[in-house]
Amino acid sequence: MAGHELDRAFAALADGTRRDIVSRLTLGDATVGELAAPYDVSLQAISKHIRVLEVAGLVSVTADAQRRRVHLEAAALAGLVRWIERHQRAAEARLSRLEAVLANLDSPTSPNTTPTKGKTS
Amino acid sequence: MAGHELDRAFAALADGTRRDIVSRLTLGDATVGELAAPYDVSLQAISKHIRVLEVAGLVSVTADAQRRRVHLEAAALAGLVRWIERHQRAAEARLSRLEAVLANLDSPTSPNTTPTKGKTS
DNA sequence: TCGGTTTTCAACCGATTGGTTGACAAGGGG
DNA sequence: CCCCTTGTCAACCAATCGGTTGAAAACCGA
Repeated sequence: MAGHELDRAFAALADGTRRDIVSRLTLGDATVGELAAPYDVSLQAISKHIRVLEVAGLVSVTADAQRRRVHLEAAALAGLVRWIERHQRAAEARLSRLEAVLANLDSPTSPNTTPTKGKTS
Repeated sequence: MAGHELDRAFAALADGTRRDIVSRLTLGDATVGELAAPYDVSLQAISKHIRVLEVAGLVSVTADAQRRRVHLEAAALAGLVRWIERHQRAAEARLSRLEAVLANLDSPTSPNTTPTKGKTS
């Protein structure tokens, strides 16, 4: 997933109404009017939200007569999870390595565990 | 994770520079100056980015003399993953149920699989 | 064909965002 | 003790965002 795609996807989910719409779509496809019904904002506002989700690749919209059916693209959500989990795991892995080093400091059976370029502080 | 927290966290990651900073922090804590070094924008701009990440709960900042050490909060990333995965799985589960129904239509051993409120179209 | 339904397009508005520059606060090293 | 490094605060700017209203497009049904 390229940079500007991540930009759009994260930005799309940085709004409660749009996250609500995503939640609703996990129950099944819906038209713009159906998605707009629960909210007291104008239909045009919801239409704009759906466009944002579509440009972000999180939903797809297919024409069905004068209606538009909105469909959640679960694969795009998977892409976001991949990005986040990669960094989360990297951070946690580094933390556990640090804990291992600290444990070694208590009982240093072989003190030169980090032999090269060890910044002591 | 509450709504406005998700707002801030997703919005924080909707920017390539801030995602870069998160990537850098998976390698270990860093000062504001160290984080700013790779970019040709002003130090103030990076300082603002870090503040955004901090308000979103994605990093923590501790004072170390006149320097500030920035630390990645992996647990907050986990919170985002939880939200996304919940919806992704819901969508995929619904899809597999739909596929099961369609498979039943091919070989209808018991045709009344969806007995009540069956909208035929 | 005419009317009604559904949805988008266009223009506008106030608030927020990411960036800048200039000033200044906070501390450590010579 | 002075100054130099580190970083934030404040004000400003252009662009984007979420919302509005008004108009128009697309299409089905009677």
